[in-house]
Amino acid sequence: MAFMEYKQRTVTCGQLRGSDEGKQVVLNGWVHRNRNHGGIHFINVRDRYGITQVVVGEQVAESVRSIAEALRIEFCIAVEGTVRRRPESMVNPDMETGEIEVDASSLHILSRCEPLPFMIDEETDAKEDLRLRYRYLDLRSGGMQKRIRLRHEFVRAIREHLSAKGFYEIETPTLIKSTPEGARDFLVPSRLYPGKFYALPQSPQLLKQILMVGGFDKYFQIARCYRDEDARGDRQLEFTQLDLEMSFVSREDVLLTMEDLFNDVFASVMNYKLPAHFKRLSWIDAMNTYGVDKPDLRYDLPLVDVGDIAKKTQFGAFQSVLASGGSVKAIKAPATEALSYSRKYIGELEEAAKVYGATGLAFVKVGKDNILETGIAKFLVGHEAELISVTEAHEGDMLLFVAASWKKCCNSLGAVRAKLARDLNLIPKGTFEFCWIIDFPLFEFNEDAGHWEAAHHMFSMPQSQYIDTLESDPGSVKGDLYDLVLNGYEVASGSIRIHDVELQKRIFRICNFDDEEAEQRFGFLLNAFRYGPPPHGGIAPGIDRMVMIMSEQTSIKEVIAFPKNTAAISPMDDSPSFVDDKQLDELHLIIKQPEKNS
RNA sequence: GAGGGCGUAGCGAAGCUGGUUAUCGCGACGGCCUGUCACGCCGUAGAUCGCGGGUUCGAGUCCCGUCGCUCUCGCCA
Repeated sequence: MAFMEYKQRTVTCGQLRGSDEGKQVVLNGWVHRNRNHGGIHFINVRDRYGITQVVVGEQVAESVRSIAEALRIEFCIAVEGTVRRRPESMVNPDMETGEIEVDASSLHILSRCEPLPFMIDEETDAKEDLRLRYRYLDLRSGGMQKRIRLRHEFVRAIREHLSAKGFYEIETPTLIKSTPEGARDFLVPSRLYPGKFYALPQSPQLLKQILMVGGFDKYFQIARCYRDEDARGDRQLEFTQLDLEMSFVSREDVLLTMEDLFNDVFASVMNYKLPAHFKRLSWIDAMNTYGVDKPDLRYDLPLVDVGDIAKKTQFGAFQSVLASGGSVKAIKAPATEALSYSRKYIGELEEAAKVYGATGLAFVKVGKDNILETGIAKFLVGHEAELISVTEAHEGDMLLFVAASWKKCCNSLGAVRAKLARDLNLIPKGTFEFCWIIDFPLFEFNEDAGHWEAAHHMFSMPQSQYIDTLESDPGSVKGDLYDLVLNGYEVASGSIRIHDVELQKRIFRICNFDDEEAEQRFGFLLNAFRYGPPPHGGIAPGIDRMVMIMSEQTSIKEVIAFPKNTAAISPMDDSPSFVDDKQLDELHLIIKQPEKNS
């Protein structure tokens, strides 16, 4: 057979059923397994749609049997044959096509496959580095096929829903002006203008705001975003957002639009019923109660502020923290069969707390009749009943304490909360708990830089009651900001935007951009705002992160076809790589290699 | 920039307080097998134990350094 001529499939490997008995078919696919029983071969042929068993019996021509002998795993083949209903006792209920098999009349090898670096199965056990190097093989696995399909279905459902709601999908450039705030930019040197650079967008933020000025009052885009920062399990330097913006809306409109979207999408893609409306928590409540601004509400385990009680004790570690304006918080670790709170285990919890800056994790055990035992019990004498009351503790529970600055205290105990939930098996599988975090502070003081900066970005609207005190008390200003949280991950972030030139300039000034620099950096936005900008706001859910959670993965790499590793390298194509001097010359670039530290 | 974990055959792992020829499963290769579906059975090959140095009569094992991967903190509006 010539290279370009082969028997093209008439059916896929996932579609044949008992009712197809007797049909002449052609399958194209990969050899998933080849079981040779001497006189008879069973070849599992796999494609994207499923696996079909092909039988090469002894009545078949010798030439066909010898091809069956030669087949190896992952050979790409074409099979011609007749669909045959399997004898009753041979039906495989675990296979979708298990009622039938294809009795082969001819076999063709379309391409051969070398011995594999790892086995292709539902989920491979090969290390991630190797999976990325041979990503084309890894992608053949059942798990990757399912996740990439889920991702497609998710994005398709989003497009359908938003289109039906009157949104336009509009593309924005990926070569844009570098703007100074936020993450580090990826830069693209200009050939035509020596020394000038484009930046890859960290998000289409300013462009979508300008689309609003342009009159496209409902916009969305499945947008690739680039941030040159270190990767994490849930973070890649290149990722995809559903970028969305609307004109003439309030915060409420944006939240309802998202709730409507995800209700629809989860129902159609996951067959999962979400509540019509998601819980809402203020940022301060989320921090105080769960120790993070992205709480996992699939379980409870609240943090309790015990500063008032701690103040009355003689415990020096508590007193000194309180005296310097810090916080003392406690969490109740419930008595359970599943876990004994040994010193060793409490040590593990303490390690989790220390990651976020706690200096230690104090503990007491709740005994009979409101008695506290071990740990710091002796410092709490006289305050047992009050402590047990506020923490709602019972006999056998452990109380765990962190004393630190408010933020470290929250984050540290939040980490303890998360570890406890995992170890106590409190996290239900297959549930999706969305919640909104609202009322974020607009500004954060940057100690290193010595000035205020935007907690999210500089284009978010301050809540109206703070407009008069922006400059005098930036720290207390709350913004019209909102995050969407799912199962403990931040999956979207948005705000109502500023659409007033003067207000926008005031924000720039507070963030240490004088009018001249603001003009130079953001002049195009300020110019646009001189021409009748509509009030507007939006949000940007992270596609990769959401699909990761929906497919119950803990790494974003599991839902990206070609991800980078933690060192920002793609092991498959070995990027980034050096380029020719000629290319550098054209771009007017000279490479300065960093000096190696001795 | 910092910390934790890992690195033993193509892949995944075992190898305890240092002791002869480094073990197991999958895969590869050869053989047998007519109803399997993670087929089974027999056999063969395949490892400078990440790399470099040190301690020791002797190092996969202990020490120092280094490289790679991975998770996390910082960073990520």
